[in-house]
Formats: sequence, C-alpha cells, structure tokens
Amino acid sequence: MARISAREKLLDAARDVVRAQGFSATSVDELCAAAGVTKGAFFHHFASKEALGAAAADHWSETTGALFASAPYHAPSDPLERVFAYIDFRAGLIAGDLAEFTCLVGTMVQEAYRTSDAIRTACANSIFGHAKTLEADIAAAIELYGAPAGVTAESLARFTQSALQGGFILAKAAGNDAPAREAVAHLRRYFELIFQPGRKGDAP
Amino acid sequence: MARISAREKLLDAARDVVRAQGFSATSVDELCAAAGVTKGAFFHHFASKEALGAAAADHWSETTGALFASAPYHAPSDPLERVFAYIDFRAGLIAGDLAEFTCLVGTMVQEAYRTSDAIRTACANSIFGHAKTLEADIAAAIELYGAPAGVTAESLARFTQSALQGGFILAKAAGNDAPAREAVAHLRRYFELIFQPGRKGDAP
DNA sequence: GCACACATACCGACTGGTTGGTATGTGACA
DNA sequence: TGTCACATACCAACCAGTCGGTATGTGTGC
Repeated sequence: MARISAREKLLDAARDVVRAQGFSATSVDELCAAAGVTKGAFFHHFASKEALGAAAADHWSETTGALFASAPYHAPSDPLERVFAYIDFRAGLIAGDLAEFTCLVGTMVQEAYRTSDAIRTACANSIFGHAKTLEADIAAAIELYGAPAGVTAESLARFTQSALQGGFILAKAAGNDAPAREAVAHLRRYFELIFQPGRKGDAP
Repeated sequence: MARISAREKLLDAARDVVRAQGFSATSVDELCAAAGVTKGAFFHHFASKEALGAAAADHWSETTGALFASAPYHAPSDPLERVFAYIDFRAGLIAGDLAEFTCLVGTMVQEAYRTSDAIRTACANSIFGHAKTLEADIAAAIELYGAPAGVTAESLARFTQSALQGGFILAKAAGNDAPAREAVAHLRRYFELIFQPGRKGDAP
C-alpha cells in the first residue's frame, strides 16, 4: 500500500482549494485541514505559502502534462486532424463543477503576477509550456494546408490558451460552463476558417 | 473646486490596487491608505469589504460604459466596420502597465465567484452587459454579410470578451502586453474570416 | 547482527503582527 | 439642533511562520 506523502497531499489539496477560493483567500491552516496534515508538515516541505503556490503550479504542469501526453488526440496521421482532436479533447474536459475543469495556474497568476515572481514564473511555464506542445502539429498543418499571412504556429498555439482561459473567466462569471464551451466552439471555427480549402490569398 | 467624496476615492483606489494585487490580498487598511481616507469613512460608505468589491465592480461598469459609449468606433455607417473599429479600439487600449489596461471585474470574479455572490453577480453584469452593447452591430453585420451556420451575434459578442480576458491572463503570466495584443489580432482575423466575401456555405 | 550517528518526516503549541469590523466622538452645515 | 460625513480608538479572530520535540528510517563500522 503506497502511502501518499504529506507533500503530495498538500499539492493536491492546493489544486482543489485554490481553484475554488483563490490563492490569497486560502489560509495555510485551511490547506492543512483539506490535506489532512499538520502545520508542521506544511512548513517541513515548503519554506513559505508562496513556495507552496509555486510548487503547486509546477505540480499542475506535471500532472496535466502527463494527461495531455497520453491523450488520444495524437492518433490521427494528419496534423490538422490532430489539432482539431486537441480542441475537441479540451471541449470534452469542460464538465462538472467549475472548480474541477478550470485552470489552477490561470487563476493563480491573476492574483500573484505582481506580488510573487516565483508563482508568476511557474504559472507562465505551465501555460506557455503547454502551448508549446501544440506548435509542431500547428506548424505541420500550416506547412500542409497554408494559412493567412501573419499567422504563425507559436502565436496560434498561444491563442488557443487565451481563448480557453477567457472562456473560464466568463464561465465563472456566469456560474456555469456554457461560456467555456462556447469559447472552444469559436476557437474550433477559427481554425476551420484558417485552414478551409479554397481560402484566398495564400498557398501551402 | 469639486471635492471628491471618500466613497469615490475608495472606488478609484479599489480599481487600481485590486488590479495590481487581487481582491483578497488587498486589506481594508491598504485601500484606505491608497484612497487617503480613514477606516471610519470606509465603513461609513460600505457595509463590508465584500460590499466595496461589488460596488467597485458596478463603478467599473459605469466608468468603462461611459468610455465605450463616447468612443469613436461607433462612427462608421457600415455595421461590420463598426465591429472592426471596436476591436481596433480595444487594441489601442492595451498600453502601459499591466495593471492599467487589464480588467478589474475579470480579476475579481476569478477570486470571488464561489465565495461572494454579490461580487460574482456585479462582475457578470459588467462583462455580459458590455458584450451586449456589441450585439446590435454584430447582428446587423450578419444580416448584411452573412455568417457561417451556428454563429449568433450574442455568442460572438461574448467570445470577444473571452478572447480579451484570456489575453490579459497570458499577458500577466508573460509579464508584458504582447499576448494581449496577439489575442486581439487573432480575434480580428476571426471576424475577417467569418465575414470574408466569397466564403462558402451560407448566404446573407 | 547490532549498536551508533545521523537524516528525514512529521507534530502541535505558541507568537507577534494583521485582519475585518465596531463603538464612540466631532466638526460642519442645513 | 439635528444629521450627515467622516475620524479615532479599539477588539477578537485569524494569519503566516517558528520552535522544541518525537518517531522512524538508513547507512556504517565492528
């Protein structure tokens, strides 16, 4: 029976509680209670609350990275199909409670971008690192099918994350997941229009 | 000499400090110091910190509402040109410090959507209310030029806000305004592709 | 195979400062 | 003279972080 370390339990608790309440509004005591560990354990593993925040962002990068790496959207042989499969996979993740499908690092970086460079950097690595995993497929799709002038794979990959993060904010405001689903649908249509056959003004 | 009331000063201070630090991380004392008023004045005007948050969101709706209402993007006679002029106007607002051009209510709703219904509602009214001001022009553009099946003015208006809010998050992560400008550029291209002449599959 | 030295993981009472909020006072103006 | 718009003083709860201590390994020399 593999026992879960206090560190792991705190990281998992941080993921859940921070997505529901935000980082600043969550106290160390609350985190410990949610994780079922003591304050001593907290400060044994993390030098400060800020360090826990940065570690939680790194942990998020690792767990979501593994989820996306093993996801089925990499299967199609056509790169453009893989991109659409990615978008559809993201749409499928939008289900259940808001705090379950929204983004930890998107939430944290809004609160801490100016007050904690450690957290800001860890969140930036998570978001832009994930965007980077899409670049190869998008670049191959552009190579194969062409794209309007000025469209680059890097920029397009980043925009997928902008659309998603923005959808999450509107979903939180609305109190339901509809705006997030809607944002993904528009994102998909944007890609369909960019790569539609017979679009004028560019060549593969 | 029109004296500015403590209430107004607190609302303005909240706008600036909350955009820089977040709502939870900002204390009432800090707000009072930034506004140059005492704690007595704070609780004379607001029943609680939460009430100040909701009032700040409402104040944001009013001031930004006035800014957009008097902006020059309403001038063109063609509705689609007005939509592009709006997008370009938004692009022009992205300048200077991150805390100066990012969105107060987008920041607040991420922190408070689950803990304060008053704040969540005020933020939702601000975001969706602003989106609503775009609907007439977008609907007229669809009427005039047609749009792909499934595209509605309401949904498209909301998506403009998703793209912007997401751009702000990535900008905060990056530490500069580039991702926000980039998001607006992609949003513009999406509209160009939706309304491009000769697109297949639909009629005006 | 066992004693010893040291390391890691954790515990929980405690502290000094901060928090949102309250109670009471005061000057200006109607 | 009353009431509105603030100011001052204060409080109990809570905050992040500390600290002395314990329990359980783990590698090493004999």
